[in-house]
Amino acid sequence: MDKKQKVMISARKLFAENGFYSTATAKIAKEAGVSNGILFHYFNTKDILIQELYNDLKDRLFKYTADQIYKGATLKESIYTLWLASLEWNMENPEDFVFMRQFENSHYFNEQIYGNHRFVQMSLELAEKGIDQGILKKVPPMLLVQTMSGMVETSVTYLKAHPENAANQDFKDRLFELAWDAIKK
Amino acid sequence: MDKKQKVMISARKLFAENGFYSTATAKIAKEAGVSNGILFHYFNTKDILIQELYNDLKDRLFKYTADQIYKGATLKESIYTLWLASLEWNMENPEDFVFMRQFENSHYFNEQIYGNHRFVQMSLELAEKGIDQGILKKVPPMLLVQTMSGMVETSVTYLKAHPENAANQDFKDRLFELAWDAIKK
DNA sequence: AATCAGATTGACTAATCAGTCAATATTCTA
DNA sequence: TAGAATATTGACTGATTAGTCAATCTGATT
Repeated sequence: MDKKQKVMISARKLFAENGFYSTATAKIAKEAGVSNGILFHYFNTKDILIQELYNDLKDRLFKYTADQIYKGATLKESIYTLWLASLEWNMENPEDFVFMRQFENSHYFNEQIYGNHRFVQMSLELAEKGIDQGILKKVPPMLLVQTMSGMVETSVTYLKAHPENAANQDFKDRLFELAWDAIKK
Repeated sequence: MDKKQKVMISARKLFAENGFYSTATAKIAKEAGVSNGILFHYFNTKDILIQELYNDLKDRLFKYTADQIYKGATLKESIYTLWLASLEWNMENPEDFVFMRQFENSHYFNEQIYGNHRFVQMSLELAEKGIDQGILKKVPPMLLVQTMSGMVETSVTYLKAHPENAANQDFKDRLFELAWDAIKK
């Protein structure tokens, strides 16, 4: 594995464990088993490393979720699949979840960056389609997207605090009901 | 105003602007117009300052919202009042909103701390009452509470990015509809 | 007036950290 | 194979930071 990859993996882990600022670049390099200098060879600044990490995560989330939506699905099925895949991705990658929460609530984040990601674009298309079909509430599509993201976040947070429900498919479906009822007409 | 208060006000402002770690204690003291030493006289460590700030904010949110719920209100009215008051409090105190988002997504935060606040206790009581009355979905009350909080957060984030709607009461009512539909039976 | 506890100061320190750089190693290309 | 380009090292630095401390001030109590 190349050293850029190694740095990104270690960075994700340490950032999630200790936050952006409590994690020294030197520690990241050490954990990755590479020299201090090579980190700055690939990432000019610590901020750039953090930004790239975020973009990479969003890309991975996109690929993971988009793959699971099949062509002939109804709109509700597609949204359900997207919701469940997001939930499971976040449950399976707890470090990435923490990292993303931190990033999206930091000064690094803005709506511009957010709106341009393929994951958000895909979600927006679904929202618009649903509004056109009269299935979803007639509100700005971006609001529906953010509502769904927020509900995924709430669900993940709840399941982490109450892991006894994490494997219960019925309970997950119940969680989806809350999200769906929020956006459906 | 006593110097402890001055420190807390400056800290809230600077933390929200630059995050916990980019804000030096010395800068907080300077902004507050007090000496470096007095900050550590009142708050043994920077972490304690951050924790106290959070508790203080939650208390203030509780007072602000609880005051507006009147005795004879129906459950839906009470929840609406709570929701709207929370929304407005967050809109009117943008620094506090940012601070709270950062705190609740940092390692400082855990469910224990969260669940013990009066604000959450009050929300929990409403949720339980609603379930008993058959008005709200029969899911764990804490899930309903977190869902409502999440929806407030989503609404605030959306309104900040689209300020043209911020003064529109109809739009706010529309936002409440999404939240209400999520939790109602 | 004498005493005392708490408030307040700001210079100081030891540690930490992001980023640099000159040197060396490795890989690629012609 | 020569030479260019890129990868890699790790010691180093200048800046910043949380927290300390000895000294002074203030106001209340006896």
